[in-house]
Amino acid sequence: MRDPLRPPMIHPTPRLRFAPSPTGPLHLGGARTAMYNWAAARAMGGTFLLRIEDTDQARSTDVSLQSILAGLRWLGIDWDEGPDKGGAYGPYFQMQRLAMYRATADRLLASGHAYLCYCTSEEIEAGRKQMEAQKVGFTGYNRRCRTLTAEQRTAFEREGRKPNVRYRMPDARVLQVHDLILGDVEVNTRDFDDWVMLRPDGVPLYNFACVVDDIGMQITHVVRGNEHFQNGIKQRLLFEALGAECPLYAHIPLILNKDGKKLSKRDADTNMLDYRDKGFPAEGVFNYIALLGWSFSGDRDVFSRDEMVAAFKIEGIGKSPSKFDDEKLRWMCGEYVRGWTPASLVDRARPWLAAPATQAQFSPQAARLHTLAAAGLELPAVPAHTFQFQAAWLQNVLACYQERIAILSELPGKLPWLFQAAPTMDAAAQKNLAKEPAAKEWLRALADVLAAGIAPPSYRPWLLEQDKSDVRKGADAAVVLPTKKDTAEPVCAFDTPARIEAQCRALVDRLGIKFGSFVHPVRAALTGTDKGPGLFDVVFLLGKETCVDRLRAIGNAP
RNA sequence: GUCCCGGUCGUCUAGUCCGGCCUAGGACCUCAGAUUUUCAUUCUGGUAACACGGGUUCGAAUCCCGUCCGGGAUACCA
Repeated sequence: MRDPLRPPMIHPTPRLRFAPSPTGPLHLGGARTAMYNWAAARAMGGTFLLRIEDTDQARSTDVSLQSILAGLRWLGIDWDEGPDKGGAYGPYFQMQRLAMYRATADRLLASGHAYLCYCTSEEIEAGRKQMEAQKVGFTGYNRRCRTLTAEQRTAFEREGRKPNVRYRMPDARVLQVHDLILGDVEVNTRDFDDWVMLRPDGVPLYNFACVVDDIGMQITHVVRGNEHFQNGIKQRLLFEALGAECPLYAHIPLILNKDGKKLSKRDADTNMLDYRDKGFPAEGVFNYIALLGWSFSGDRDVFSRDEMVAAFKIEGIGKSPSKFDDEKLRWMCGEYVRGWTPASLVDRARPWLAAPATQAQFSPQAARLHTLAAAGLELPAVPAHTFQFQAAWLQNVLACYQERIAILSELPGKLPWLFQAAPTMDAAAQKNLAKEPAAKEWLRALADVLAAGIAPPSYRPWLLEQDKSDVRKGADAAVVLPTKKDTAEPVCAFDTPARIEAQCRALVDRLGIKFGSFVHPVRAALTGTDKGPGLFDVVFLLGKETCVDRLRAIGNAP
């Protein structure tokens, strides 16, 4: 027996694979498995390939396959060989490799490692029931066909029975196996079944196809979910029977939900594309998933793909299952959103902002968004001309929300006050307006101050609904403002937030009131809520006419 | 039932292999404070864990045994 820690001589450079079965979309666990294989391959300068295990013909679909590939691409996990890329070790679909399985099964049959089994599923089930009744512990196939004579076989054949090919499990053999994550584990072959390798129709079962392909594709390291540990034992035996060196195995712990149960559809989005379509930053999701069972360092959680690759070691993956925590995922996403330039925020937010009619031109995700809208998500309503003619203004708007969102779909619900003729007043706003008896007087006073000042001209999308003659009306006057508070404001023909603040402070002094009590009703009148960007940013964004109108409308109301 | 694996703050984890630097570190959450025109951001500080019981040892989160709890496997799914 060779040293279990010595790198296999299967191939001069490491070759790792992600082998999904296209029976559903890419989910969290699969994404992580793919990621770890990918990272390990990249870290070792090896090859990462995709193999499609489509032998479950009843459940495999092309839709699922496409969804899996799209999910991987979205996460930035790329492969060197695979279904759409080809490669020297193809084909990469198991259903296209049937001849290899048949040939290998024949070899195993000839060498006595496998035998033909003519049992029907009813007979197998009856045998299992019987074993259970005997309470022997181990239950499984009763191995009736292990010792069939030639006469018995021909008799079955004459009955029209078609045989499965079964692996002949060695009797009570103790195996010491080494797992890169679990370490040394001892198992006994008597606890394993004589499992089916090949169906009568020539379609292989998982453990068999997996080994034939891992040999054929010269896989050196297998990183996969812990539910495959026992399969690994069966597979090692098969490698041995075929005289092939087996790869290094790493069985990673499962991801559980908050209750410690296996993650299911109800717990979180199991489809990676849902994260994409809801506006989770891919980098954030990638980063978070990487942390489920692996740590970059003792004191850092935020890292790039490249940094992960530079630091990744299979042996560094933890042994215990982790629970999925969507609060930390959200925080992680916020970290990335805040790190973007405002220009790139506009770019990324576009599909979530565009009015339904114009979404299609921005993103193929549009159709998906309508589904989300139907599911109750607030619909975005930024008209197309905003993107076209008010780019700088829009960028300023988004910059104001950059540190207030973590997921792009949170954006549209925060912006209506900028696009409606009059903001809808929420309860908090109404309260703030009613609190100070003199508030309406202040609003009128501020309206007069702004009317006399040179705040930027207002961009009023609601007016353009009626009059489309000049969509540039309400010019895109606003220069792009710096986002850092301590940076000097650029030269601007209009009043900047800083100058608006100075005017407000002067007014507050003149009125002889407290600044704080002044701000709240003003914010309410302007935005209809008690949350959002700084008040002077609000004025700057809304522009002179809109502010004056809104302040007077409420200031003069009875 | 049987076999295998796991068990450090509520959560993700560092430390475990090569026992002492661990009066157990970081992050999320939470709480308090600071900044501030709200919210958010940012900053400071706090609460909070070695599953339990036995060993071995001068000394154990780290090694050994047992218990308990959790998970996986036990398919003509993967």
